[in-house]
This record gives sequence, C-alpha cells and structure tokens, in this order.
Amino acid sequence: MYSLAPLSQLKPAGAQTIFIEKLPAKCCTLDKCTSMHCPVLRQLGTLKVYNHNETIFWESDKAASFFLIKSGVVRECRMLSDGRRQISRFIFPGDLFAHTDNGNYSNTAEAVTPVSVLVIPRPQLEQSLESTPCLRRLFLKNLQQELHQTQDQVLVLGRMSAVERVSHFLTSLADITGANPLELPMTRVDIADYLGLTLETVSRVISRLKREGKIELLDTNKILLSAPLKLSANSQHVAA
Amino acid sequence: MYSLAPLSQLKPAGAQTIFIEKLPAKCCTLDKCTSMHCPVLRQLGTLKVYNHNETIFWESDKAASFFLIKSGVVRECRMLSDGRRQISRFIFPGDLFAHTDNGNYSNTAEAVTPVSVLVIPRPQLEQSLESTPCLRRLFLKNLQQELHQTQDQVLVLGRMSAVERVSHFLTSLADITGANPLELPMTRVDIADYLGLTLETVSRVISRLKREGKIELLDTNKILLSAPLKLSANSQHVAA
DNA sequence: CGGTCAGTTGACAATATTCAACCGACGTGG
DNA sequence: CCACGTCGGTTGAATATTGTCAACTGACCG
Repeated sequence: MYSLAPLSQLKPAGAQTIFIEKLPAKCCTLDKCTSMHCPVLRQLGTLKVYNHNETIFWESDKAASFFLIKSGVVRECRMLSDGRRQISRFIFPGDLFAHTDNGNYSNTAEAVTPVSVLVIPRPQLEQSLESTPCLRRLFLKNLQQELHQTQDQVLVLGRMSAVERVSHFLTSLADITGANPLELPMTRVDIADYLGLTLETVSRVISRLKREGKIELLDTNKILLSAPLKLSANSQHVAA
Repeated sequence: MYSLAPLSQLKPAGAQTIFIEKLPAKCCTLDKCTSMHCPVLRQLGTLKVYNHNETIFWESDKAASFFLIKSGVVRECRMLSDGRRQISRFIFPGDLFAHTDNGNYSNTAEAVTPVSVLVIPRPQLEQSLESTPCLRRLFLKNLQQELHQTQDQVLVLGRMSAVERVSHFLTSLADITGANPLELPMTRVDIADYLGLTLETVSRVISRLKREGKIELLDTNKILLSAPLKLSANSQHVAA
C-alpha cells in the first residue's frame, strides 16, 4: 500500500503554543518536537514580514539564512534562461526552508500571500545543530520530508495527466489546510508553473471538474471538493 | 548564473583508497570526507552483491538499512496503481541511498547493472550519526545533494521538451561518468521512465540527435556526444 | 473613465502517445 | 545445428493531449 504524501506533512500548528523561555539542553521530547514550538529556533531567529509577491531570496545568492514560516504561503521556484519557470514547491506554516547543498540558494523564494517568517542565520543554526540533538532530529526530519515530497512531485510531473495533476493538487491542498471549502492562495499561473502545465490548461481542467460535478466553485479561488474527488484521487495512487 | 547540477555530484572515487582501520572520533578532515572512503561507514556495513535487475528493497517495506554503492548502477522508482512507473533517480558509486522520512522505504530500488553495495543497518548508522560529527556532515550533505538533484528533475519534467530532456540526460550522464564515448547502462524503457516519456519517444529523439549530427551511435548503448550538444545543453539552462 | 490583471473559453497547431510492424541478437529446446 | 520465441530497439501512421494565440469578461484601482 502506497499513497502520495500531501504537499506538506507539517500542518499548521494551530493551538500549539508551549514555549519554554530558558534554553535547556534537551528542549523537548522526541515525539513532541515540532519546528513551530521549538524554543531553540525561536531564540535564534528574528521575525520578519514580507508582502504579497515580495522576494525573500534569490536563486544562486549566497545562502545566509534558514527560514521558518509562521503564517502565510511561500513559493520556491527555478527558472530556465528563456523565462520558463518551475515552482519546486509551495511552503506552509511550520515548514523550514532554504536547504542547500553548496552554500547558495538553489531556488528563488517569494511570498504568495503576506507572510511572517522566522529568519535564522545559518552559522547560528548550524552551530546549534551540533550542540542540540533534538533540533538535529527536527532538522533532518524536515529535510527528509522535503525530499519525499519532491519525489512525489517527480511522479506527478512524470506520469500524471493534466486532470490527475490538478485533482491531486487540490486534494493535497485540502489535506494540508484541513479545510474543505478550499481557499486557493495562489493564482492559476502559479498552479500551472507548479504542475508543469499552462495556465489555460489549469483553467480548463478546473472548468471540466466543475462541469462534471467533482468540485464546486464558490468563488474563483474558493473550491468545494465533492467526496468522489477526494476518494478517486486517493485510490488512484495506491500501488497494486 | 545558474546551471543544472549533474545527476550525481559524487563522482566515482577512483584511486581514493585511504583507509583507517581503527576508528577515531574525528575520522577525517571536513573537506576530505567522502562516503567512499569513510572508515565509519566501512566498519558499520557489510558488502553485498546484487545481480542485474535484482530488487534491493521494495517501496513501503520497513526501512532496515542504508546503502552505499561501491560499484554498478541502481534505480529507485515509484509506481502508480495502474502500473505507470517513475524512476526517481539513478544512483552511482559513492552515493548513499534509502533516505526516508517515516521509517518505510519510499521507493523500490533495483540493480540496473550488477552492483556491489555496502549495507548499513539503520540503528547503527543513526547511532554513529549522534557520536560522529564528520559522518553527520557527510550524511547531511548527501541528503541535501539528493534534494537538489530531485529539484533539478522537477524542473526537467515540468518544463523541458522531449529533446531537451534527453539531451540533458545524456550530458549529465557524461558529466557523472567523465567519459565521452558514453556507455548507457540502462534500457530505453528505463530512460523513458526516468524522463517522463515513452520508450518510443526516447528512441525517436536519439535517432533525431544522431541525424542532426549531435551524437554518434557507436553501438546501441554507446554514444559519442559532439561538442555542440554539450555546449547547447549547458547554455540552455543558464538563467537570464 | 481607462488601464491592468486574473481568469475563461475557442480555434488551431505542436508535441508526444498509442498501436503496430519490423529488425537483429540471443538463448533454448527439439 | 537450426527453429523459435523473447527481448530491446527502431520506425511509421493515426490519435490524443496539451500548448499557443487570441478574444473576451469582470474586478479592481488610480
């Protein structure tokens, strides 16, 4: 049995507000550890706010910081020389981002909505990783999840049709936000650049899903998923 | 300036055979550390050989071990319920694989050629990670590189044409192996399942590249890249 | 009021897939 | 030893899917 992981497995922490002001060596037990409430990250970082469409960092710039989203949605993307854009992923509250393997950012990060992020200088975080085992596990787990989700995305882009991609996207988004009348924070262009399609194809697929009664458009960016869509999209990805 | 990373950034270690039999706390200096010569990994793992097309582990099985390739080529892949297959990546000597975020393998791994791998039990490796800082950096670096390469793959699958995908694949493979009359270890089906195409399309593109003088087919699986292909494939991916 | 932006839809074109035939190499069993 | 089946690969013809170009709408803003 195998089913695709949602876009993000770190759900918004919601009511989770257990903060410890003094910094102990072991800040939390293994299973309760989340990036959202981690006191080490909280102490290392400074809160910063970005406006809609503002750039947080540029691809190939020297990677000075890690970022933890407190609220809002961010997109990470790459470009080809002729302007073609591919969004690597959308990033949601609780996600730690800006991983790199060579000291330079490998994506450009932009605010899809107004966002508030914790900006954590790399040297400090890297030092804390050495001294704080539970933070290390948290960091590693975050990285492994991002890898898993990116491999999911490779499967989606390599082997799914336009209808399957959009359906999978919508159900994943519903899983992350946990809301069924689903509020799309991003434009059709963003969705297209994430799914490897054109904005026209995305628009047509959404119209088709509406026509077939699989979704309901309460507003341009407010979508109600019918139960069948959720079911079909889940069963579709179960290995034989 | 941005250019796509090759499929693997860990080149075969070749002549690198510095082994230390006794296990020191710091086994090597930061910049000389490679998974190929790391004495800690060497001590933890046992060497195992797999035949052509033999399965190393199955997707969703409990993840018991990590693997380090000493020789040969491995493919990691995922399946949809109807049999569609997507190869997440090809893995080459020096690569550490079987990362997971939930304790189960997220891909099936199979030997593309006869391979010899170091099988490293997870509990032991995880324990050594805690106690050995340089191994930790090595492990983290490996994971970050895999993420980077997978994001490259997302860009390739999402935004490149068939010709671009195959050209990029061939040049990347030449970069990894460092050999120009390039020996393809995998079949057309494998290439297709890696590039999100059909085997016919891969075959047609290769024929076309041959017709256009960009490659020379010395044998079905032996390809000589003309300089122009290498150049064009590089310049194609440089950001504006 | 005019301009811009996000989105939808239609007509047509490009691209990749599907289905099928065919080839040569290889290995096996009569 | 040869016939036969299988496998990997190539190629052609027809088809399906998605992209391109363009027109149009409604919302929003100065």
